[in-house]
Amino acid sequence: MKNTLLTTLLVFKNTIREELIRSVHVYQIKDGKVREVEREFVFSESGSYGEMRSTPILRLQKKLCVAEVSEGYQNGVWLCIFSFHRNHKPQFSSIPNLLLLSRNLKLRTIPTLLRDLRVIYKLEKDKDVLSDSTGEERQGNNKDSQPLRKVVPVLTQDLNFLPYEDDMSESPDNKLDVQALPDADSAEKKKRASSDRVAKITLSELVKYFDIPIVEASRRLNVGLTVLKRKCREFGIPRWPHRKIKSLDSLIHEIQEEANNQESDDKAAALAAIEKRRMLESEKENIERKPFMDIQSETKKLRQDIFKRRHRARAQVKNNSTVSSSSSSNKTTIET
DNA sequence: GAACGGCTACCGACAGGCCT
DNA sequence: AGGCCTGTCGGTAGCCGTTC
Repeated sequence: MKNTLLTTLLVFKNTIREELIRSVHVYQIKDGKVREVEREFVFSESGSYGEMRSTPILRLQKKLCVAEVSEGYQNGVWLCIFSFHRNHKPQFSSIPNLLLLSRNLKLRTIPTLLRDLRVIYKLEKDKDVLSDSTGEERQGNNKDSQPLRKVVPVLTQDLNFLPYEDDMSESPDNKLDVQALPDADSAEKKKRASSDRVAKITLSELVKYFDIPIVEASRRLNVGLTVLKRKCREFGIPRWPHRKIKSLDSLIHEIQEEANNQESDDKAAALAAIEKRRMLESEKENIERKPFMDIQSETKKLRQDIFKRRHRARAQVKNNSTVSSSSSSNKTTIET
């Protein structure tokens, strides 16, 4: 690592909102030290990788002779892209501290980073690299056996804009993350959420609470409403979809009842209702995946129809009850 | 089908206080 | 000390129900 120049460019692209490219950091690793040489937030109309080539950051990349670009796996809404210096392709022994989990805790929020790095670094012993901090220090650029604290500049790198994934289920780190969460039950007084906790909130975690109001969700997630809203914006969620989900749920329920009622009388109608329910369920799943999506106009029409039917049915019942009560009162007057 | 109103829940801004 | 989080509040969006 000594006297070598390695340029690492991390690009995170929000793939849900295709038009948005989130943030770009350029780190230079020189003589065993990592420093941020450029930081820029790039927003692109199309969001395509080709578009990005024209940005100042990518011009810088060109200037630094970066020839190799590796696209990592997609991390939920984010696409991770790495690029490296043409003449100094990273070796197993020269992983920048910035990309070591133990040196940069925020990397924990990228579950597929391990796989990405394996591809990029062609790693054999990935465990040693990403899970064991002391091991990586030994294997890394720390040949002088310096104490860990001497590499502090790496830890202070600002990666506030690293991506947050939506599928932690595959991540071996996931269990650790869950265990690391603050104990909600033990917190009697509302305590400030740690930045580590906030960074670890994932889209998949949020999805679980889409069917409850945002206030309740923030309580369960053990973070403030403001934090939760900020996370929503990061994930491209303009509004908490609780009401959309609730509305679709009630429609699904309504359609299901309709199907049940018609099962014996009208098989065709029952089948049509089942098909409708299936479509609504798939729309609900779509909204859970892409919470910024609006309810389809077709569904809105259906909702309006159901409101009307419900209203007519209530009016009918009301009418019947007034008729029966008036007829019974008439009867009593006649009898008297 | 279109439009309107009531109501609930959400948003954004801001102030104050806690935490690092 | 500065940054970050919570709580509050007024405005508003959107769901639901109703009417024409």
